[in-house]
Amino acid sequence: MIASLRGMNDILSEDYERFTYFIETASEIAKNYGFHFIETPLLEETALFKRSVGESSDIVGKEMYQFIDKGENDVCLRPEGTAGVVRAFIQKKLDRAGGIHRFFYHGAMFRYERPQKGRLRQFHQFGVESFGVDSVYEDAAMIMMVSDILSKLGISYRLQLNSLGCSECMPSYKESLVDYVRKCQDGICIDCQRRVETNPIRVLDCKNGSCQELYVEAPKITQNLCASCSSDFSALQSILDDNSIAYEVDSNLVRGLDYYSKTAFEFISDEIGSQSAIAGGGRYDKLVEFLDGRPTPAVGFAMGIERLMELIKMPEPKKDGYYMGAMDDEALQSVVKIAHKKRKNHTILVDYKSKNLKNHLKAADKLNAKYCAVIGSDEMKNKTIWVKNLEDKTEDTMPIAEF
RNA sequence: GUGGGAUUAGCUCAGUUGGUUAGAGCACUGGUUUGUGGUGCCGGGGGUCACGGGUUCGAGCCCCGCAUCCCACCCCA
Repeated sequence: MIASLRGMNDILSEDYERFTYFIETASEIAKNYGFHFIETPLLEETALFKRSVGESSDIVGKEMYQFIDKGENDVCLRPEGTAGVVRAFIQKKLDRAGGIHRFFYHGAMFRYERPQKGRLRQFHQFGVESFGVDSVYEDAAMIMMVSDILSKLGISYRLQLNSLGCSECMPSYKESLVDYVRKCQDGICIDCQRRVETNPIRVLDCKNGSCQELYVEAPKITQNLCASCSSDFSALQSILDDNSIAYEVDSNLVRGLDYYSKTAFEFISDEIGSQSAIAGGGRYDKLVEFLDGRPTPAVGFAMGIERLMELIKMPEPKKDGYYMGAMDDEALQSVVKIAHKKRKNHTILVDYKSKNLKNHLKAADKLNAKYCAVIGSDEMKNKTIWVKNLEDKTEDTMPIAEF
């Protein structure tokens, strides 16, 4: 038997119900916030991710499905969604058009990682990207949108918030952090020693307890923000307070993608094991410019659909559609004919085996149909059909023409 | 990529120190004295015990390899 590749799942039946329920719910909320759907390719030039996500990140450094295609192009399956949307935004010259552009997307992403629960090699994200709004209210709108989606799905969460500063305050903060870390160089783990060289901010995120002890005294970004970043960050907090969204400021929160600046946030669930980040996002004002577009402020987030799936509280399934059957073999043909006509507007399930009424009702029940419509010898004789509403238990025999 | 655990019916799982034809519940399917369901009763099908080797008179059980899933690290959604 040929099985699916490691970390790549089929989505069907019950899972598919949850999957589409999530996408429908999230899409509806995104539309209410003024976002429009965008679909971008699964395959992109590798350089796009190297430049946007950053070569020092693990995603680009070791997790991409990258290969040379038949035209000698260096390509890869997208490991995340933002880069492609930004690329499309620039390619369609929306940066030159000016104004505000808001997009949402959902689709498969690919990362070559060791699978775990909630961590797949092909996984699905739902995300939104907003271009052209520099107001911190838009940052708050992102967070409120995630919160709305999660609440609608009955999912509880913790929200962690940080500001990563901008090109004015981040570089000097980075320097003072590097100075600090270098002083305790001997005590830190190998990973942190590498991080100091490649991407020093990430040391803050180190899971190693002994490293964290050393970093307790390290300078904090939240205390080294420039005037504008600082006032934005406190404005954001007051907007969230005003909208009753609970959060905790975590000055060690670092996003794993290089393009973020200013607002960074992560939604955490405590109910799904170690892969606990269910949504993450933030502002990336420099990315459009960095990918050769006109300077455009931008902010967005992404949610991991598989991680959310098992947390979703689904609404009770409702009885729906018609079950149809014959009690005599002779009646089957007319049942099929009626069903064919009726299917133009309704879901119809036909049982091709004639059986007694009790068994038809049993079968209709099993299929969760709302109506059970049956033709037997009496009905054949009178050109009628017997229909029972399985919810309110009312029944009626009506002329076939009126069915 | 590193370390650990698991893998038996469609699903969730039992399976004694290695010893006859490998079990249960649920699901599926048929019947239930002949036209009223979901929740009664009786029956039935379904397993190369993940896969490949080895040890043994004999392996679901022991050993080696391998795949996948799960857990931790790592990373992130």
